[in-house]
Amino acid sequence: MDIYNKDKFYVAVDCIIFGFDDGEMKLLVFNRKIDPFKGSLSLIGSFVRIGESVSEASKRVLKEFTGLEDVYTKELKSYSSVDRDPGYRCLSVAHYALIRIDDTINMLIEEKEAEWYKIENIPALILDHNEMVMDALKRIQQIARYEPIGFELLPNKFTIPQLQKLYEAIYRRKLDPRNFRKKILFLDIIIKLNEKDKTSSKKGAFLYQFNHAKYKEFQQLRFNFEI
Amino acid sequence: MDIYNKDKFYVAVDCIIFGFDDGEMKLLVFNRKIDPFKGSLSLIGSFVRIGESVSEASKRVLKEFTGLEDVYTKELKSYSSVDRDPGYRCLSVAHYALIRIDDTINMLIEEKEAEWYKIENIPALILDHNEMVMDALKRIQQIARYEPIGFELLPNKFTIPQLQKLYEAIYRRKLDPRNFRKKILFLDIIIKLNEKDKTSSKKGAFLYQFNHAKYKEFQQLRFNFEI
DNA sequence: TATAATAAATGTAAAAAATACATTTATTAT
DNA sequence: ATAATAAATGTATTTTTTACATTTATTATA
Repeated sequence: MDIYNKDKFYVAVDCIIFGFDDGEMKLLVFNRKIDPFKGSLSLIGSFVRIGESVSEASKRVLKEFTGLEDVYTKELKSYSSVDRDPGYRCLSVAHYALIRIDDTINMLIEEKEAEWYKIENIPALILDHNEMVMDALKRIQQIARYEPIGFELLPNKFTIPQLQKLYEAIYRRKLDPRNFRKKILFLDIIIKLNEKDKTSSKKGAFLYQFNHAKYKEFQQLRFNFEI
Repeated sequence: MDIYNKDKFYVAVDCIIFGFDDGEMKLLVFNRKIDPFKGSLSLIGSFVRIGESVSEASKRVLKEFTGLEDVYTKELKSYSSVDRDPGYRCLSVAHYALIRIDDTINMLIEEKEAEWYKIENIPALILDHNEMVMDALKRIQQIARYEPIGFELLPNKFTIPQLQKLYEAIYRRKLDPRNFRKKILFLDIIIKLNEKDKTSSKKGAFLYQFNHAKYKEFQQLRFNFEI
């Protein structure tokens, strides 16, 4: 067998963690406490261990940095340029994750010296991590057309205006509130509650919950979730 | 640093090569001439060398098995279950490729002991290769809505009925010939030639070519290519 | 040379979905 | 009682999708 067939790689995972807060999409960035690149900003990652799969490694990393176990996570793609990491011959499998930002999580990530950055305003990150973020943003725009990923980023109870702002942030364009509401309600994918959120208006906006059962039905058909 | 951070992997690429011939989507399957799994059927793959990226490795493999240099190839996903390969701790990055089947290629793949199988009728392959194929088929159905991948699979000159048959094979459903033609011509993505193909009818069908320039325009906008 | 056979090519009406657009409503604070 | 604020609502128009049947160009053969 060819000698080239015997080369071995370090394998890493990097997690591109998105959240939505204050009407803005945000990225979780880590301030590295250890070498290499101590003091630089990076995505959250880890080497993959021999005894785990890539997806297990990504779950482990997410648990460690956010405390969350059931996070929406998808593989983005692998990054393997020969000179991508000056220290190791290392392939990284990037994953993007969508989480609900809340105080519990924010306390945890503060301990870890991680921080949220608006996606409009992402700082320089180590290695090819900025490229990963850009690729992940593109991917999310794509899949938002087919999967109701918006719901992964909002709290369990949310208002229609909140949901609209989120989609405006993902698509980076304004949406008409009448048409947005009409489409979402027509999809029948959210359930109206008998409660209002009054944090952003005097009138208050009705709270809704995501209808998981209905979404499962959609997945069978090839439904166009595009907003 | 954690000792677990020092584990190393073999990294492989596997290529899920699709073609279209005789009105059917086909998969290129390789009859392994060497151990491990000598005599079994598998996808076409290779270990990734230290001096190349994953995508370079996939191009190398495709060149070797098909003689083609400019093949439409996309990364599908990584496969890394701990026990996926009994011989090695090996991560494989699967790629799917779309090629135009012709006599030149068929001669080459015959030499390599590879063979086309109808996708309705794929044999048992080694390791997790059947899973890769199923995942790739799903992915192709998805992206066919947005990218004119159909053109990668047809010869340079093709007829509208041929193109329709291809989309019927990808989507696995019948399409209305009037509506299909209307949509395709409206997209203005194919150029009519002054030649006919008379292999499948007495009247003959006009040949067309893909309009690459027009497609580039589409990519800028977020165009729905869905048929 | 007329006719039969074959798949290619064509058009239109109806239904569904997307878009554009302005006013009223519920509530709180003054 | 009033002003201020964001939430909620409806309709007409345009665009897109769908459903559906006949004519046309060509070859083979009677």
